[in-house]
Amino acid sequence: MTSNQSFGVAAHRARGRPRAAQPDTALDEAVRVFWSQGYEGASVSRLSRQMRLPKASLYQCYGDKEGLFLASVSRYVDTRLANVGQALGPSQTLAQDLSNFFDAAVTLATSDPMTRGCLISCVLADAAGNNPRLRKELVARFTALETRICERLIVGQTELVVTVNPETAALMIASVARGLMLRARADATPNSLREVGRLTVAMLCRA
Amino acid sequence: MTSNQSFGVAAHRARGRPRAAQPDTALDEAVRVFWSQGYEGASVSRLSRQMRLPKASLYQCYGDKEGLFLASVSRYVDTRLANVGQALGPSQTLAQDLSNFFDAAVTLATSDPMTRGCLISCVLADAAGNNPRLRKELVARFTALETRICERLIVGQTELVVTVNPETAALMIASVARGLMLRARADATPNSLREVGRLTVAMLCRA
DNA sequence: AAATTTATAGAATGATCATTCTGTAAATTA
DNA sequence: TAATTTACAGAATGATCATTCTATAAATTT
Repeated sequence: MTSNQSFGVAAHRARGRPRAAQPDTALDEAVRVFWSQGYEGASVSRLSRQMRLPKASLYQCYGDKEGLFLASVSRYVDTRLANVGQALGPSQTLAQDLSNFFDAAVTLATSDPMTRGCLISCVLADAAGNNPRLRKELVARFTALETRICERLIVGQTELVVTVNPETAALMIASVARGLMLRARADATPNSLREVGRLTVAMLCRA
Repeated sequence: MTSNQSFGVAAHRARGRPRAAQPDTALDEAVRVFWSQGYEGASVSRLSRQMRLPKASLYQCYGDKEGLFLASVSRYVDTRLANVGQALGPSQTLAQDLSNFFDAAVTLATSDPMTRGCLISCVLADAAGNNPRLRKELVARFTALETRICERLIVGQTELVVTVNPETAALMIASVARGLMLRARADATPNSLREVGRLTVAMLCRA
């Protein structure tokens, strides 16, 4: 029961003492803690403190640490990864949309030194090693991105060089993006990563 | 003092009671534990048990958990990643060497369901988030691979399409490889990953 | 105002964590 | 054989872990 109904959008005041913490702000803080400390490395005490949400309320809202982590991943996808996916359009040429996609990914992974890389590619991927539920989540998040890219490629298929299988190309584009996120965790400069994005686009799209 | 002198290659018998554990076997087991459980997720008790090396001896040999992890990363690089790098040659055409490189990476990341992905890209990358020493190690390992690829590209520069910057291409190739390792952690089929390697090679090398 | 509901702060719990200590066993050296 | 050196098995340590409990505070409902 990971219900957080008292964290939902209440039309009118809920019964009982209202929670002091702001639900969105609290989850954003949880995202930051997991992102920098890792899943196992983030303690519930620290999460509770940084979210300004008492432990009892935290367990009331999210069930357990794993539930809070999954909620954080969702929040991360909605708030941080959303515009990366949106960059794919289709809004301009395929080459321009793909360039914007890589640039958005690099910006996300390098803009804050406390949260380098990607919560999914760097943190969830590690935790997925021995936890079936988290592995299932990782598979779903990875697959969703690949599907999204594949659809964009099919729309702009005439702009692709020769005959490339859209599914393979989508997995390749996603792999580059994830490799860049990983590299960002190891202090790569944004510019060096952006150049990789440009090269990838140049090779995939007709001149 | 992370000295493991009594684990070194002793010309003749060392003084004192000999260690029961086989040093190489023991480290290989540590690699497996970290690979599947993650750095924070792997407990010293479990490591000690699976390595068949008593805790006291473990601390005598490696100093602390972090020292054991760094030794495991070195062992992993020497025994598992070595042939991935060696596949780069130069031994055949650039296209063939790069294909072999990607195939070796995919095989490494998918051959054992208990140790999917890559110890460096999936585990060290997570732990590098808040640990300066581990981040420094990650930077060094990442840079080493990129340098290795770059050198191979310069040797075979005439086989590359048009004029691509070798450093950027090397970072791109490394990013694809890491992205494939990541994807392997999420149950991707070896074949789908191998196709991405082939596509990448096809785009980078003249036909 | 009284009853009800929910959140709060923070102590308590029991498990597990990384690390160290203790006493004994097995080897070499003299 | 006696002394020395190192490893062993496993208990002990103190910290921290995720989780739950207790008592109180703050809100709504009747």
